[in-house]
Amino acid sequence: MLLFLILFYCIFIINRGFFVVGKKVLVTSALPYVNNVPHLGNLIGSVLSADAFARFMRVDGREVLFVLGTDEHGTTAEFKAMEEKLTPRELVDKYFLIHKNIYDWFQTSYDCLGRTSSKENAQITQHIFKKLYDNGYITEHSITQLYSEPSKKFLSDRFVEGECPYCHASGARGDQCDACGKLLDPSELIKPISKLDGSTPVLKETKHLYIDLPKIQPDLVEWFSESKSKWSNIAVSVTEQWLKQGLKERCITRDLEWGVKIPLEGWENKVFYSWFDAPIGYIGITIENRSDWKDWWMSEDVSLYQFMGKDNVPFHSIMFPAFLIGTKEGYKLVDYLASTDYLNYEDKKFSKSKNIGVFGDDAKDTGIASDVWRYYLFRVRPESGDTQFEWNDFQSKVNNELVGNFGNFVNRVVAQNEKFFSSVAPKSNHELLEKAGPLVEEYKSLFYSARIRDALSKANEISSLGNKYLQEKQPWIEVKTNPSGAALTIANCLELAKLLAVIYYPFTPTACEKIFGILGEKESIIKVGVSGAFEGIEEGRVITPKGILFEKIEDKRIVELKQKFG
RNA sequence: AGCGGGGUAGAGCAGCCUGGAGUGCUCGUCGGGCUCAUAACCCGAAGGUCGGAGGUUCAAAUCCUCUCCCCGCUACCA
Repeated sequence: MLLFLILFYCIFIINRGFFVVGKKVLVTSALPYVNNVPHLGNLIGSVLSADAFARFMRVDGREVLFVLGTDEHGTTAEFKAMEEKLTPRELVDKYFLIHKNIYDWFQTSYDCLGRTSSKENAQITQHIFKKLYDNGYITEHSITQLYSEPSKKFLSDRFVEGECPYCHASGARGDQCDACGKLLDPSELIKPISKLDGSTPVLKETKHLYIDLPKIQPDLVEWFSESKSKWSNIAVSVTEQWLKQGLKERCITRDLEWGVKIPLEGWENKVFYSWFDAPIGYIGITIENRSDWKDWWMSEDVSLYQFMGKDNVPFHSIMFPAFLIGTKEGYKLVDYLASTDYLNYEDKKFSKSKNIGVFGDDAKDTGIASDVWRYYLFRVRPESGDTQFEWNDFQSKVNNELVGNFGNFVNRVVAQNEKFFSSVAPKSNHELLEKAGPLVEEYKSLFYSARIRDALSKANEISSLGNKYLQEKQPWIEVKTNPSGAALTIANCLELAKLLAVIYYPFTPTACEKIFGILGEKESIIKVGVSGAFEGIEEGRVITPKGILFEKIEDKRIVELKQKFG
């Protein structure tokens, strides 16, 4: 039977070649913008999704490189630094640490962690720009823009305030009026004032560099039509929309000091627009961490999976591929673009400015385990339409599914093995593993399509199988009349617990490692992997009970949390 | 305004692309079982004219047209 399983497994590897072409899997998470603390919606959309995916690929025997980092350039960072009376460098250093702590607390298993403000990223950004320039994909245009005489600087829209031309509220920003919500052009503002120095800015002509997307579009379209079959629906529809409208030249420079310098004479006072160097940051961060970066970014053996929220799609499906295609250097382009919709907070949008929702650092302070947060976030991952974070739902899913189904199954099996068989594993016949086999195949194929939420539901089904099996066999009764029959049941359940530890590993890694500890596994979960879990547990192995895996969330706690977070 | 996503049992969803008996999941409700386990687990029942109206078809939740609601986004906040 074991041979049969292995054969089945091999056939499956061949079949799923549709999704994975290369031997190596490169995974990126959208780089969160540093000057804010990420909220739960940001986390599940990119960082956590990429993490679960990377973990799954590792337990399924793939060689994985998971790239994560922070996006640190741009107007907002420079502006925020001014507000906090810091230099941009000091500001991003401060926030980088906040981000890193959050990712670490959520058990993000990144292989490379880096920053778009590194010297490596500046170099590769300049290199890619030069190639685009040499290949004729860069153009130059003049525009009129607000300029501050005293500071001798052009002002990007956030640096200007004035009276709204529509509702006449004061304090409207150059890009938008907060009072009436209208989008503005800075030149429309009545009585504009520079936020740098309080002077009245004047309109002045200046030059900017543009990337000639229309010229790259044919190559881009060709690539897109081959690749899109593997993308999430929302990613395809957003991209098609952009292509249908026809791409326009896009400005890639800004009048700022904080950013990557432009490697051309006469451009010393401008930097690249942060959306130029941000996606290139995936490569920059890899270079920052790995000397073998070309084996990942310039190799045909690699499959690239990119995770992000839906707002980020055009930058990954149009901009970044266009930059790379334009270099003609053969960089790896995205194979699977996995985007999510939004996670809302109790029917509202998460909002830092309005203080709505739970943020990365809050989760830690609740005292609820990282695994538990991860479980719920994956459980409501917005894979098809927006979803809600709700405290009542959080409690019910955690208590009923994570604790009641998975946690309780492992606990009751280990407890019975201790009580009836002195914590020594009896001999099994792999019956339960065989039953789980087809479900595990479904689980894997869901993961290969980046349907992480559905893969988790499938894992719950497998765990449920264990509880049903126990109920049917009733070893606690059989042990009195036919101990060897009960022993067989328990042995089979112990094997399922081992399998569960592997398949839940992408979601709740700490608990899964604990199960391996309880079961006395010598190797790591990754080393054993999904296929290894089907080898079962040999007779006579000593099992070591170590208490429950997850705590229930009490009603009282939920009431407190609801109150605390409004 | 334009674009996008939704409207499926009391609640939340999946199913729609590739039509085939309203099929399924989680919670809630009701009834039963079990007592190894974190009052857990297992079984069963009730409950829906699939937002509305037309159309295509032997057959529509699914495809097409129109219509009524909800929600997001609109590209120098990245």
